[in-house]
Amino acid sequence: MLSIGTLGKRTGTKVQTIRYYEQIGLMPEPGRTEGGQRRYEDAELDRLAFIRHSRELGFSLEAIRELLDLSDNPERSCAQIDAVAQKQLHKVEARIARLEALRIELRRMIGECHADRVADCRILEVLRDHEECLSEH
Amino acid sequence: MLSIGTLGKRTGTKVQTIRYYEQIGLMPEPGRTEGGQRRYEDAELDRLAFIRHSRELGFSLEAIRELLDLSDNPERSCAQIDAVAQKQLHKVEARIARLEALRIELRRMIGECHADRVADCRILEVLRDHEECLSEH
DNA sequence: TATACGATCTACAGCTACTGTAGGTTCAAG
DNA sequence: CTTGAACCTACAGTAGCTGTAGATCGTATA
Repeated sequence: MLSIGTLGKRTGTKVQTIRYYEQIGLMPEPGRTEGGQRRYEDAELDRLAFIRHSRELGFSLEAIRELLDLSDNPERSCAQIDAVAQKQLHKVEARIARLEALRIELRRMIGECHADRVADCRILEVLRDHEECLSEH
Repeated sequence: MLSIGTLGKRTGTKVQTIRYYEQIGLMPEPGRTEGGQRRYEDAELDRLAFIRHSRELGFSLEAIRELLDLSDNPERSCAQIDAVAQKQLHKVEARIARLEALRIELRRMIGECHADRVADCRILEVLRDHEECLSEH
């Protein structure tokens, strides 16, 4: 029987976050002591660990909900799980590509400025100037 | 004299977003027509373009506020602007590093699963298992 | 057994950076 | 003058938490 604080420490989750997961139905309503405090079983610890690990991998709460639903039906095909993971991988890769473009522009911007006064600052110029920017979309 | 819609189209910004920027003090309160509609000058167009371009580069609204303040004092040293840009570059690089670690784990996870049934799915196992994960922080 | 004090409780507000909606008004083209 | 797109305000909602206030609970120690 674990208190919410213990659960939090074991999984690196804030107490409020656990209550929030309960509120949105991602975590089940646990048993309570006579005084009304939450008490958890190991199964709930595992579930929370799953959620947190998935969050660390960047899965949205919606995706995690889907994964949890799927894992409740162990006889079904795991193609759907693969699809969720693939989608996440694509998202991560798209974000990397975007950030790498940003990095290049930021580096160029910073490298170009050797001014002293704000008035001559190339960084501001680049930010003001829309010619050579990323906004093709 | 530009309407808010025109401003939006020229900068790729939704009308509500412009009003939001005004509300939080990032854009000035523009003049109005007799009927109460906003009318902008070219200076405001430039300011909005600056904001949007900076947003595209991942700067937070707070950072942009700082950059705009600095650029209002063109005689000051541009070292502060450089610092803001450097900080942003570090943030971007940190995010890239993090996402690259995620990509590796996601790829490994997906590559390892050749199961049919959810019950045997390696992806879920990896997500459940905290042994080999990223959570050193 | 009494007490102290940290942990927990509920309920709600706040964060970032917008986006969407409802219900009404204004502008400009035809 | 009419029509319809664009505009107005005000407010709620999004994700994923985090923080606060004020009250109650649980347990280790005296």
